[in-house]
Amino acid sequence: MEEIQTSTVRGRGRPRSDESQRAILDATRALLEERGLADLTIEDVAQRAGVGKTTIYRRWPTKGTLAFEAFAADFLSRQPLPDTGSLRGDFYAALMSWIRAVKGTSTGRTLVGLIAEVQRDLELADIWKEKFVKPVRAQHHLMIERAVERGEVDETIDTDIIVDLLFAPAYHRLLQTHLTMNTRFAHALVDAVLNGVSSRGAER
Amino acid sequence: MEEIQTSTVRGRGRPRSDESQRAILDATRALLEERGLADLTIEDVAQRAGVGKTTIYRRWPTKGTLAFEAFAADFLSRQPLPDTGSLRGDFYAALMSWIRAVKGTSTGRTLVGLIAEVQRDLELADIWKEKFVKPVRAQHHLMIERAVERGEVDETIDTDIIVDLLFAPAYHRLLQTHLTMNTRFAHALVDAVLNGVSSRGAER
Amino acid sequence: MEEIQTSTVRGRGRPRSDESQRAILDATRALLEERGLADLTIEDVAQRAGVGKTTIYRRWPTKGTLAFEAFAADFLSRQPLPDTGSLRGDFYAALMSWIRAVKGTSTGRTLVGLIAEVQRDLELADIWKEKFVKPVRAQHHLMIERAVERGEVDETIDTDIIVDLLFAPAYHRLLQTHLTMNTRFAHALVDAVLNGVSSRGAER
Amino acid sequence: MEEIQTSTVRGRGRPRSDESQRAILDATRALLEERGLADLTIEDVAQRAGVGKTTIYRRWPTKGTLAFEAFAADFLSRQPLPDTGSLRGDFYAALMSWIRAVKGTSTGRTLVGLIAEVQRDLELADIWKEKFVKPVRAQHHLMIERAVERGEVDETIDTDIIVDLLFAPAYHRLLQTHLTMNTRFAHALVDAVLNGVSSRGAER
DNA sequence: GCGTAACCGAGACGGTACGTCCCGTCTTGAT
DNA sequence: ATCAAGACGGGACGTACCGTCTCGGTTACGC
Repeated sequence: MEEIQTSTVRGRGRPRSDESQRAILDATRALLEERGLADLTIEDVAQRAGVGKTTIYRRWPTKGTLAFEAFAADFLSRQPLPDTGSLRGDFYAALMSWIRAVKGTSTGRTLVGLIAEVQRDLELADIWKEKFVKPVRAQHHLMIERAVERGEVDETIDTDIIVDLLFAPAYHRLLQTHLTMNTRFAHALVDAVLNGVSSRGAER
Repeated sequence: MEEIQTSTVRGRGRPRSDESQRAILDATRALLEERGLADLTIEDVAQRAGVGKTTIYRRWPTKGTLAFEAFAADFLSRQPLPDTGSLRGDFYAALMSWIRAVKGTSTGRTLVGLIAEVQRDLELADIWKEKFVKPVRAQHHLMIERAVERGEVDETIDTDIIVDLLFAPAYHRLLQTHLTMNTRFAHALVDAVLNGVSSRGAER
Repeated sequence: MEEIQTSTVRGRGRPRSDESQRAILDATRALLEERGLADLTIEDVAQRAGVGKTTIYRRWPTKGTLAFEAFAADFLSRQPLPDTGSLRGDFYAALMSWIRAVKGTSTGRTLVGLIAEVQRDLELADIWKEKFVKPVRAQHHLMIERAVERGEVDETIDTDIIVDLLFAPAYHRLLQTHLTMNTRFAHALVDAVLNGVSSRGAER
Repeated sequence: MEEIQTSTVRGRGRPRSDESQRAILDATRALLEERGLADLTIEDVAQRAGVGKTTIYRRWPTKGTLAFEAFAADFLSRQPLPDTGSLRGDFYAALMSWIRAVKGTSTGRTLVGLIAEVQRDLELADIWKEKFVKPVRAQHHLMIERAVERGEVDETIDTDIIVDLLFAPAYHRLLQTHLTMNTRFAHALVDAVLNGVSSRGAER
C-alpha cells in the first residue's frame, strides 16, 4: 500500500499541524474583515488562532504573504471566466462580477490593502504577480482570443492593452475612490473600449 | 478702502518658522529619495532637519501628509497641460511627460508609496483627492473639452471615462509592474482609446 | 527725607504685575491641592493663571521655588511659638500644632513633596534651609532657652540634639508613613525626650 | 512523596533571563553612582545594560522600584545587628554603621533619592515599607528587646518611639542637611535618648 | 508727550524621555 | 521537527513638558 504523500518529502520529527494552518488562515480572514490589512499584526493573528508566532513565520515570511493566501482562493473562485458569445457580453459580465466582489466588501478592502502592501514587500510582489496578476490576466486574454476567432477583433491588436483598458479603470477607481463603479460605469467603459472615443462614425 | 484680510486672524504667539518648514520639506525629499516612503520616519526627518518632532506634528498629522506636500508641488509643476492642436497629440504628450516623470525615478517611487499610503490614512485620502486627483483630472478634462470644440469628439461622451481610459492603464502598470511603459505603449494606448478595439472598419 | 525703597532699584520699563503674581500663586496652591507637587507643571500653572510661562520663570527659577513660596507663608503662620510655662507644655503644644497642620492635609502633602524636591533642586535647597529650616529651628531653640532659664534643662545640653529629638520623629513618620501621629504619640514622644528611655529610677 | 512546589507554576514560555536581570541591576548601580536617582533614565539603563526597555518594564514598573532593588540588598547587608552587651553600645554601633554607610557616599545619595521617590510613587511606597522599613525596624526592635531582658529598659516602654528617637534624627539630618553627622553627634544622641534632656539628676 | 525699556500673553521652538506597540528571533518543556 | 508560550533586543511611535525665544502689544519712566 502506498502512503499518501504531500509534495514536500515527509521529513523527520513532528509534522506541521493542519489544524494550526486552518486556524491561522481563519483568524487572518476574521481580522482582515475587522480592521483591514494595515492594522493586522502577526501577534494578533497568533493570539486569535491560539498559535505561537513561530508557527506563522515558519509558513509565511510576512503578513502580506499570509493575507494574500487568506484572500486569493476566495477571490479567484468568484471570478469565473464568462462565455456569453460576444466580446461585449464577456467584458460586461467580467467587469460586473469584479465590481460585485470588491465594491463595499471586506474582500475589496483587502484587495486594496494588498496592492498597497505589494509596494513595500518584495517577497509579496513576486507572489502577487505570479499567483494573482498572471492567472487573472490569462483568463482575460482568453476572452479576447475567442473574440479574435469570432472576428470581432483584429488579430493584430495588442491584447495586453485591451486587458488594461478594461480593468485598469476599475482598479483606478477602487484605489483613488474619486468616482463610483456601477452598471452605468460598466456599460460606458465597455462601449468606450470597443468603439473608441473619437467621433469617426460619420466618415466611415 | 478696506484691507483684505485672510479668514484666520494673525494669531497671537510666535509665528511658525518658515525656515523650519523649509528644512523639514527638504529633509523629507532627501529621505524619500534615499529610502522611500515606507521606510521614512518622522524621527529621522526631525533629526535631519534639525528640528523637534513636535514641530513636524504641529504642521502635518501623519507622515503621509508630510510626504505628500514634499512631493506634490514638484510633481505637478512637471505636468504641464499640452496643446498640440489634436487630441491624439495632446494625449500622447501628456502620457509621455507622466511616464518620464515616474518611470525609474524617485518621484515615481514616491507616487507609488503615496498611493499605498492613501489606502491606510483617511486624512491623507482627503488631501489626496482634493489636492492631487482633482487638479490633475481638471487639466485632463480641459484637453478633452478642447477636442469637443474642435469636433474631434462627440459632445455626448462621458469625459470621466476617457480620462480614466488614458491614465488608469499607466497607473495600473506603475503599481502592478506587470508590463513596462515606453513610447510603444503610449502609442498603442492612445490609438486604442481613440479608435476602440473592435474591428468595425468593414461593416461601417 | 529718605525714600522708602524696595531692595531692588525701581528700574525703568513696565513694572511687574502684582495681579499676575497673585494669580500665579493662587493657581499654584490650587494645583498643589488637586494633584500634589510631583504632578505640578509650570505649563499648567501658567495656563490656569492665564499667564505666559516666561512671566513665571522671570520670578521663580524652578517649580520647587514657586511651590515653596505658595506654601511657606501659610504654613509658618500656623506654627506660633507656644508659651505654656513649662518645657513639657511647650513641646506638646508645638508638636500638636505641627501634627494638626500636616496630618491628612494638602499642606502636609506639599511639605512632603517639597522635602522630596529639595533633594533634586540645589537652588531650592538653599532657600529651604534659609527660609524654612532656619526660622523654624530658631523658634524651637527659643523654647529650650526659656527652659534653661527656668532651670528645667541643663545649660550644657546640646540644644540642636533636643530640637531634632522632638521633631525628627514627626518628620520621619510623615515621610515613611510607617506609623501614625496622634495625641498618644505626642505624649509618649515628649515623655521620652524629657526623661530618656533607660530605667534609671532605681539607681539614681 | 509529594514534590514541593513554589506557589507560581513554572510558567510556560521562555523563562526570564538571569543574565539580563543582572546586567540591568549592574547598569542601574553604575548610573546611580554617576548621576543619582533623579537623573536616572530607564532609557539609559536599557542602553547601558544592552537590553530592551520592555525587558526592564516587564520586571519593574517604575524607576523607583528598579533603583530600590539595586540599592536594598547592598545597603541592608552592611547594617548588621550589633551585640555589644549594652543598649548604649548597641545604639552607638548601629548609628555609626548607618552613618558610615550613607555619609558622603553614593549609597547615601541613593537612599535620599529613594525617600524622595517614595513620596511620588505609590507602588514604590508599598515596597519601601515592606522590604525596607519593616525589616530594618525589626532589627532595631531586637536590640531593645534584649535591653529589656537585661533590665536596662522598662518593659512598659513604647519601643516604636525609641527606634524613632534614635534613627529619625539621623534621617532628618541626612535629608535637611542642616547639620552634620559625626561621632560627637552619635554620642550626644545616644546619651539624650537614654537619659532624656530634663535636669532631674538632682531630685532623683 | 515721546522714546525706550521692561514687562505682558500667546504660542512656537529644539530637545529629552516617556511608556507602548510590534517586529522577527530565541528558548523553554511538551508532543 | 514542530508546537504554544512568552521573553528577548530593537526601533519608532505620538505625547508631555522642559526652558527659551519671538511675536504684537502694554505700561511706566526719564528726557
